[in-house]
Amino acid sequence: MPNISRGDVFASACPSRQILQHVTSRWGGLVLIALREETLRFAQLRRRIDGISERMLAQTLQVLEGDGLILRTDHGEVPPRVDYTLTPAGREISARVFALSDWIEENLPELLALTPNAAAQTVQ
Amino acid sequence: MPNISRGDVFASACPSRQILQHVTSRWGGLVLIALREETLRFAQLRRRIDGISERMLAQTLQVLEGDGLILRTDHGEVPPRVDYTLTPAGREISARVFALSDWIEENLPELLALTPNAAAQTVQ
DNA sequence: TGGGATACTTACATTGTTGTATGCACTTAC
DNA sequence: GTAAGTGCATACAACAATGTAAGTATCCCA
Repeated sequence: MPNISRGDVFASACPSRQILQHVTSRWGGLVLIALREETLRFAQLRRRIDGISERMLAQTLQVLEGDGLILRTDHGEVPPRVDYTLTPAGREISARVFALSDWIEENLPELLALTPNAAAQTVQ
Repeated sequence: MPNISRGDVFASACPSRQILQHVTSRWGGLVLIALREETLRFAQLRRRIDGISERMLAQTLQVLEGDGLILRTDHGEVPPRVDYTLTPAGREISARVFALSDWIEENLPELLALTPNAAAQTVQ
């Protein structure tokens, strides 16, 4: 079996492509950003990330946990208390996803000015 | 009408969320990374990005062009010659998407070691 | 004279993603 | 006692994303 020294996202079969996909999925990135500074519980994440459904949050968390990027801690209490933190690898990735989203947030006015079409301009 | 000073990706209606989505879409990120260092023609991009279909490449390019991140130049020749470059804003974003993918590529062995499930390990 | 390359577009079918609604077992607050 | 909160799982339906295949006009090469 081949030893891999580094990935190549341009190769469709490379696992790095899948990981990249997970962390840039519709909700994956937002979850990582939300956990960047603090450990959060399920319901807190749900409230923080506007528009996410419980189903999608649960699914996204499982994928990221499966990739070893977040850590799930079940306190075994009733009513349930479970919280989520980033692992070291998760923190690295989160920082980079945040750098991207932060740049977009900061430069949004300029970005909106660039777009001739109204598509991305839809405030509201 | 409200003046926006910066975006907020956590708000579902914020345009920054849509832009983030575009640049982290299945093919959007790869296109931006591919154009990071050089201007490329349609067919070159197609060959570079393993697995993308013509349909998806065309669509992705249009979205990113609509966001003002890439510039399309049609030389008006026959047979057709068209090439794509990043705009200044596109370069900024591309650099950040690349930082993310590059970290993943470089740390792929460690990342694979983290995953207990075989899902992300599927080489081949 | 036939085949491949170029940069797409369009129609159609399939697959994948996402939302909605419901249920669970139990607690605390009103 | 009633409602709301907790962290999910599950079934189902709707919708969005994607792939496949074909077509376009022209050129170059063998």
